[in-house]
Amino acid sequence: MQVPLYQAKAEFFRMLGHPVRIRVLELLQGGPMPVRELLAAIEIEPSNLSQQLAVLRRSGIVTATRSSSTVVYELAGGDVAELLRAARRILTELLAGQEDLLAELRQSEMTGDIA
Amino acid sequence: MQVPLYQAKAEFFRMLGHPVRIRVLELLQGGPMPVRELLAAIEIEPSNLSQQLAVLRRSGIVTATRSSSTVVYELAGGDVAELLRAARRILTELLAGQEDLLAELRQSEMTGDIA
DNA sequence: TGGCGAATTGAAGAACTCTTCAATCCTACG
DNA sequence: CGTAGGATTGAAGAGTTCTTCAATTCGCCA
Repeated sequence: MQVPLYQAKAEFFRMLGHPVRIRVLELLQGGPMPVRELLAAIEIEPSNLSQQLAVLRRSGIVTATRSSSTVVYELAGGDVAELLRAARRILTELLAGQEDLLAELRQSEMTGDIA
Repeated sequence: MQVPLYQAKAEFFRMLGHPVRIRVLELLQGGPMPVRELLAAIEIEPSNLSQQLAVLRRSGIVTATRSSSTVVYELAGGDVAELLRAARRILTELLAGQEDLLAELRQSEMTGDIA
């Protein structure tokens, strides 16, 4: 097949790059969940949720199964929790760094510093 | 501050969602590296690399320092390796899944199956 | 000071992704 | 059969992100 590897990695991260999709993945870590419940937990229009679920499905990170009139989603496997934990660790540092910068900025505003 | 959390997480992943940026992060795991070397390792126009480096800088995941005429980039901290490892584990499964599908598809083409 | 190499910036158009709408599909039930 | 609820799809416009170009900055050295 030989799809450029960095391309595939980038696509994977882009697939995660949407608040609703992240939220869905976090919710599914508690086990399979019907669309109806996702819809109740995440406040969003049904068609918008469907679009985001379609993105997740296409990537293969979740699977959907229909049980009579409801559709149930679940994680396709893979340790998504570990990934999100690693991301959270870094993000925490980055946000802390930004607060530091912000504090510095406020400081220099008060003292009238140009730098 | 209270920036919506899922928004911040999504932005973080979007920041990772570009082949050149992933490649830079992987290269920087071996230690600080001047732009010139990044440029040699990743084949891309200088201004394009600069744009991608600017995205990484803005997010705070890397820092740049100028030593005379060269600029050296390095990871700002944070366990980026762990994150990329977790991503690779999942991605491996997903790509395996896709190959299975592809194999099925090829199979049905040969047998003339419509489904 | 002038010019050179290294890197960055700004801006413009192409390419992609998001949100929303109306239309559709599917299953169950009256 | 017809209709209703649950979910998905397709398409259009708004909004973002990418790539590329020319222009700029910065430090150096002749």
